[in-house]
Amino acid sequence: MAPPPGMLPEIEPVSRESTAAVIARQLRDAIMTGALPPGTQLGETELASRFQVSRGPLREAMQHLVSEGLLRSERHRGLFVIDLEPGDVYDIYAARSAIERAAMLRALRGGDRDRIADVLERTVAEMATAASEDDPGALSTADLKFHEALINASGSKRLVRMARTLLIETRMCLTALQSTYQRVEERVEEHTKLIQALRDGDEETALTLLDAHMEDAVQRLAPGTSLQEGHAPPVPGNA
Amino acid sequence: MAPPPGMLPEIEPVSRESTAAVIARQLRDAIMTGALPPGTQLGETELASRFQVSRGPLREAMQHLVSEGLLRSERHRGLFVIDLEPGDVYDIYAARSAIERAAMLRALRGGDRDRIADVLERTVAEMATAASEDDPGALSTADLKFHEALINASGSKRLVRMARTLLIETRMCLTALQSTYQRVEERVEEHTKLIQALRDGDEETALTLLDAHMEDAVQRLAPGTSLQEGHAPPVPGNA
DNA sequence: CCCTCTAGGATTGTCGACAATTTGCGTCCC
DNA sequence: GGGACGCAAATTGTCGACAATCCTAGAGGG
Repeated sequence: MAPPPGMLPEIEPVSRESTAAVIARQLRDAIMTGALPPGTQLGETELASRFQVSRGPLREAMQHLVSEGLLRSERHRGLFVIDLEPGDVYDIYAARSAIERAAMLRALRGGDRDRIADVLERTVAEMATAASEDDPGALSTADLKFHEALINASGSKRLVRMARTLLIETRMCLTALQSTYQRVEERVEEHTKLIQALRDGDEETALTLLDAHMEDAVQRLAPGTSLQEGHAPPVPGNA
Repeated sequence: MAPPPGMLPEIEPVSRESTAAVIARQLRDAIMTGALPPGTQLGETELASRFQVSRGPLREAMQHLVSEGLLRSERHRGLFVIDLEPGDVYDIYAARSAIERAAMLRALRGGDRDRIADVLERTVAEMATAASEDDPGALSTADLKFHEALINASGSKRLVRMARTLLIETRMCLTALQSTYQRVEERVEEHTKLIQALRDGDEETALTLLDAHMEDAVQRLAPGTSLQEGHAPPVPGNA
């Protein structure tokens, strides 16, 4: 798999990715980090000139983001960055809880637990580094990378696909409510305990910890709601 | 919500849906029912003339289906209907299990259980009708409608969104492997028991039945694999 | 007989322009 | 002065054509 020593590694075709994908990724990052705040209107013409491409590929990128749920499209009106309401925070974490529980189960039962635990520990190390440098953004990024790695470890294409949008939305929550952070040691500790349970193959502890992790986040980001009790606040667009 | 008596109901704008959405839905149905068998190449030019639209909107529809995972795109090669391998069957049901478990939990804890149970019972009635008419296609459709209704009942935008593709893929599985059906009475019975547990608010029974339901399906569609034991067959594209 | 290189066809990727629709503002009438 | 109508600007939706890229078939050489 790895190239022989002395050869140039990674000399993939000049443009391996479609331009629409590149644009989509850039916009995704911008939305994720808060550079494009929720509610912002995105004009096709303006963005097209900013990216130096025609409206065709740009439109495809937008459509992609709309189907991912990051943008909402109003016909003949324009495209807007979604804004997350309290109900959405609950919804995001409920969905994440479902996905990550399944991923954890598959990691516990099917995969190489020690190898997975090692990968996860590397992301926790990143968290610790970011914490020591007092960089909240990097801390959140590392946090998300932990969960992304966990889901990747499940080996499920579909869990990975479904989680992508959820993690971006999670990042939006964290960006929007940066003030509600818990103590960093606690934050790192929670992940460490999760890894230990995974390494031990202790299903019950791992799942319990994961639930608690999500529950904590929800109560911090959307006080008054609870995943455990199924008490969802009203979400206007939910029918 | 409902229009006052005497007024014309549902006089929505002449074309509320975008053309790309219409095309996407049509192709989705065609893929779901097997009219477009897995592996089929879809030429943009040909489809554009068939739908009587330009390649622009059609391209957007395709891109949408690609991001949903129903089509796979090979750059400068073409678009193909995905073909499901045994590993995908496992993956689909593992993901469905995660989603529907979460939906069931929210229905159990948060919603109006009796109302939800009534809705679900209507879909089971459809299943019974289809069974009595010996219509396997309608039976599968009603089966899927049950699960779709369950997920809708959760009230979670994100669970609904994530489940859409999974249910279509499930339909593809059922279409491709029509021979492996279980007894229809058994199939209806499983759903009925599920509804009863929901109505009673019996969480443990409901979740156990749901797991068993998925496990049954997997063992019927992909013999030799098991959701419970986390024994996933190798899926080439999973890395 | 097999391998390589080349030319052809076909398909996707990209672009610029035109058409349809909505929104906001100005004007006119009451 | 208030309300309704109509116009105009801006934005999205759609289209047809051109350019870039890739697969395939065939000829030529070893």
